[in-house]
Amino acid sequence: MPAEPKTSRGRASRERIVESAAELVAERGVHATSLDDVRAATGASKSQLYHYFADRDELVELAVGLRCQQALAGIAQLLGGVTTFAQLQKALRQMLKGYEEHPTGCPIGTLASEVVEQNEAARLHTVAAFAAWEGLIAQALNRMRDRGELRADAQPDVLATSMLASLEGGLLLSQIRRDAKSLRVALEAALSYVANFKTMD
Amino acid sequence: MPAEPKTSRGRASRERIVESAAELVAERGVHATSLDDVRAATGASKSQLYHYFADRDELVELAVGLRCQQALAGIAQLLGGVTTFAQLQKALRQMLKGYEEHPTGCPIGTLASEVVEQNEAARLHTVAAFAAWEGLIAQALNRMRDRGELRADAQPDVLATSMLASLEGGLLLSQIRRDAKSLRVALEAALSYVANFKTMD
DNA sequence: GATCAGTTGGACCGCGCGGTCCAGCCGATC
DNA sequence: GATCGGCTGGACCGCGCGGTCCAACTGATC
Repeated sequence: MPAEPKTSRGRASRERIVESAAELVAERGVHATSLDDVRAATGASKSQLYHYFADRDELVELAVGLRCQQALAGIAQLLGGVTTFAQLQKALRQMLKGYEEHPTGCPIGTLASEVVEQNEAARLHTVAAFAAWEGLIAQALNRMRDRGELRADAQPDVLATSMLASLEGGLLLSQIRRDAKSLRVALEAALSYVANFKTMD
Repeated sequence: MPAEPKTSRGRASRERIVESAAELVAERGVHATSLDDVRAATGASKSQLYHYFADRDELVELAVGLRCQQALAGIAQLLGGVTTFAQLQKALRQMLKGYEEHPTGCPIGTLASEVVEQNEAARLHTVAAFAAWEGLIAQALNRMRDRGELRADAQPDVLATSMLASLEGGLLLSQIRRDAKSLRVALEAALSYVANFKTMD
């Protein structure tokens, strides 16, 4: 029913629409973005929207997917090079700094809670994004363990889940309270919890 | 502009409407609850709604406020009697169990993220609810410290913030993933973090 | 330059929603 | 039982939204 573009012109149009939608959805939220908003932002016509997408839900799904991918790219850049505790600390500090500069909530978490009961396909994108995020944290912890900085009995997967939870909770509280303090405290606690598993030499 | 009811009949009507709205908002979300839904659930007429409330936002605000109050009552019951680490552990386990039985997200956090950018008055209710929740945790930790179970250098306020963040993050992840595991891990980590501050005797 | 799939513009539709209005009802007061 | 303020029923309005439809355009292919 949708329509895979057959020409490069078509592909460009479709892509432009999804990118614009992702941007709108990120800054105003899924619920507050109408098809007319997308139309206005892209200069596309109504028929284009329904030529390339089955319905609003499909466009939302793709926009959420793209946004998750973009957010994940940023996170990967922060965590990709982390091999030591000091680097982990630095990465978290940068996240905090990033939040203080653009105090919107978590780009993934915000979308996730908007679509969780409304759009199953979009929800799955956010689930995948969280899994990838958690994986990046776990990999960093694994590198720290391989390096001998973390005890052998530390469980990177479990630690990664708890770190992600602290982060998300901190972001949520800070967003609602409009005060970065909660996030700062949550991050410090998460870091300090990981520090429990450091080898002592 | 709104209208404070002048008779007991009026007060009953108004209260009935707010209670119904709170229930609907809790189970379907703010966005998914229309005035017609409230009308259908209460048997009230359109004019009653606008007789007692200035507009939809005001009704949402009151519904969110009531819902926060109800949720907080449950939380207070769980945390009110906590004076030892073992009791804290038990309280958190009960929260987990409660979630597993009704795996909707956090009643306060879910509403909060729905209204944060849309309804300032409602947002303030959720902020107050979170503050109260955090206070209840801090009080429990204080009792533990007074009892000598927690070190004197433990900071109940700060610990309470980090615990709340873990909890919220765990609830969010579990809700999105539809799997209580994230919440379980987050709660265990939070508890274990507090355990760091236990006195050793 | 005729053709044809793919693409685009934009008028149009129906509906659900928030919000308005007013006529009528209830019940306390004298 | 007349009066009168508060309360209630429900018709009505306008608008924004998701979604449909078809005519017109574009450009590659022969």
